[in-house]
Amino acid sequence: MTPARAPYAEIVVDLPVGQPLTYRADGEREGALVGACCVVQLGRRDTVGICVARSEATSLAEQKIRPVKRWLGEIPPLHEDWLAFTRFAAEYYQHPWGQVAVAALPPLLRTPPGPRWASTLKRHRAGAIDPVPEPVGPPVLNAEQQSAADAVSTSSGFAPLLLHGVTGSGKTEVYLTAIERLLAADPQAQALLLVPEIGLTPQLQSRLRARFAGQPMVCLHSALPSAERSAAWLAAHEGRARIVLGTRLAVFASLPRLRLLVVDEEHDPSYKAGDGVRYSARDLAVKRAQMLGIPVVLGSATPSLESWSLASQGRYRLLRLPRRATEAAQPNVELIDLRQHELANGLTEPLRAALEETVAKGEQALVFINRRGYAPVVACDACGWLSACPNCAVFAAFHKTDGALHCHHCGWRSRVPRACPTCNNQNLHAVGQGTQRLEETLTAVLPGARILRIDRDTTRRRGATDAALATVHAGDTDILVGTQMITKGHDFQRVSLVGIVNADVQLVSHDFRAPERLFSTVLQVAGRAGRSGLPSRVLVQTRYPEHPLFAALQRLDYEGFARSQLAERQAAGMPPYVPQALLTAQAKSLEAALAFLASARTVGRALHAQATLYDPVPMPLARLAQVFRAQMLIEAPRRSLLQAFLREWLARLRDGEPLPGPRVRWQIEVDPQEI
DNA sequence: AGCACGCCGACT
DNA sequence: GTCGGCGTGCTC
Repeated sequence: MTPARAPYAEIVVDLPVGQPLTYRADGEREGALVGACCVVQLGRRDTVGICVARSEATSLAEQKIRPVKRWLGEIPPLHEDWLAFTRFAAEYYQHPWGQVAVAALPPLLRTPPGPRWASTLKRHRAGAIDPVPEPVGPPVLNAEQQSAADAVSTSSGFAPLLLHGVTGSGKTEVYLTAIERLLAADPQAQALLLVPEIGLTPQLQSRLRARFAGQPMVCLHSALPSAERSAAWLAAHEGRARIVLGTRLAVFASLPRLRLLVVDEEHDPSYKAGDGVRYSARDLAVKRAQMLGIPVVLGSATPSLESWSLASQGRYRLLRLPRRATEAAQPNVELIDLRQHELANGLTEPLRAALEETVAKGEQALVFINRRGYAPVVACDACGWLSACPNCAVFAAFHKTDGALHCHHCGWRSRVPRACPTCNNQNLHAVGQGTQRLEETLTAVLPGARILRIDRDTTRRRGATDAALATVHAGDTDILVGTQMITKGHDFQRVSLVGIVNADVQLVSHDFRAPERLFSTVLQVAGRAGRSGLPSRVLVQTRYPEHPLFAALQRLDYEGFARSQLAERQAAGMPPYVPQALLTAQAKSLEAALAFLASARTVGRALHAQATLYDPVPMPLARLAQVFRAQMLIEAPRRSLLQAFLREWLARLRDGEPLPGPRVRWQIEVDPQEI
């Protein structure tokens, strides 16, 4: 228990400072508790903080200490489990506790309350949980689904379970059954179900609502209107919501009676936060389950190699769903050798013919290309000029829809020049393929086919994605052309052909995770086909058909692929065998960024820890929006050693003498996913 | 992160 | 002569 008389409160706030700040909390007013939210003055402004401890004494000068301005008694105190979890996350990812804990509150609750705050809060509380539609009974599970669900229900204490189920094997039904049993057995228990993307929540949401009629459920993701988000957060925090469905940020939801965690599509890169605190919601979900001593289910058709290796070591229990739940057959993966077949605007004759045949049969096809726009670059054939973004070290893509060059990194746009800016030659060429060009090509070679393009450009408007998908489901589209967006989750009943136009981009990438992502993408997109029992084909255009990745793909052999990739990673000393961190620096010149990293390396090496600091290098996107970036990779033999090293090293970087010259901004990323 | 203070160019 | 550029530094 906290000492009743302790006069000070240690408060974390959303600031990049290491320790909690000390405020006076005497008077022992109600609410001055560990875990309580409060308003404190910080400099000139007011901010919301969380009390993480009470203290008897302080080394600060008494006159520097301000009193807590107001305790937010309207919000019940956060549980100590939650405080411990956010603290762990902050330490692991080397960020201040307050930036993790306060940032985990919904935006409305981290804003100091105005005059109408309390009444707004009351109104939100009332409307948090939707009424339920007509209930739908549980379906009959097959034997594998049944035993997977049993494994979850009968587990005790911390139990990490990796559910490896081929696409269409009914993983979701396993989660739902496990949740259903939990809620029935424990009338107060809460379950958290994480999904990679907001776009996947509506479908799952209606499925959950129908299945768990009468069970209060809320959704939690960044696209929610602010009022709904705080209402949902409070419903979870106050234990009223039994089921929380959310994206990665929901891993930080306060759930005082959390008894089961599920991470759907656990391999999905969206679980890794790309800005701010760079956490992995999947890894944190496992840690949270461990801290609470509860089961966590990680589900995927193509598990991350991190999870797969843990399962292989027996540290996760492996549950398999090897069959599709319906009688649908697995798709047949075929390779088209680009050395033998000529490309016409990105398309080979065998793929064109297969598309024609599919359309003729009245079935649907899905064509995947991971590039937006018409062409990735425009070139001058006279002098070799290429369309570059003026701000970033990348090419600007040509978009035919508006006749402009677009930078996909910083958003820069400009009309395509009529003539080459360097030599005035009038012959400029769009080089390579994007979704728009592929759509155009298909329209030309398959007259009469109804072709629909789905990418970030066509779905920018609210509701556009749903409208587009609806035309596919209604059978009003023959061929769907799109990016990554079309590979996730959607259940297309009449798709019997999948074309993968440009697999080699990911095959020859220098990122060591590229093969893993390619394998997963192809298998996921292949899983879109043949759902209703139509025999289905997946055609992959590649210049490297003899690559072992494709052999594994043709056998639909995830396990074989994972084994060989893990062997390679182990031999090369790469994750998951060797943990990594990445120090990135931004400056106005590349030299300054590199110089900072070099000096940071000197500081690090002087610590004589078991850590390897590699050479500083310019980042793949060396210049982004006029800022130069460089990075340095750090490795250690074990996580604990990496953690200890980072703690010591970063403290020195923060407190040490800065280099002369303009200041360099830097940040650390633990377990980076892209290098 | 805000929000201050603090020293150098184009304006009434 | 000031208004304001954002570079640097602090917040209990």
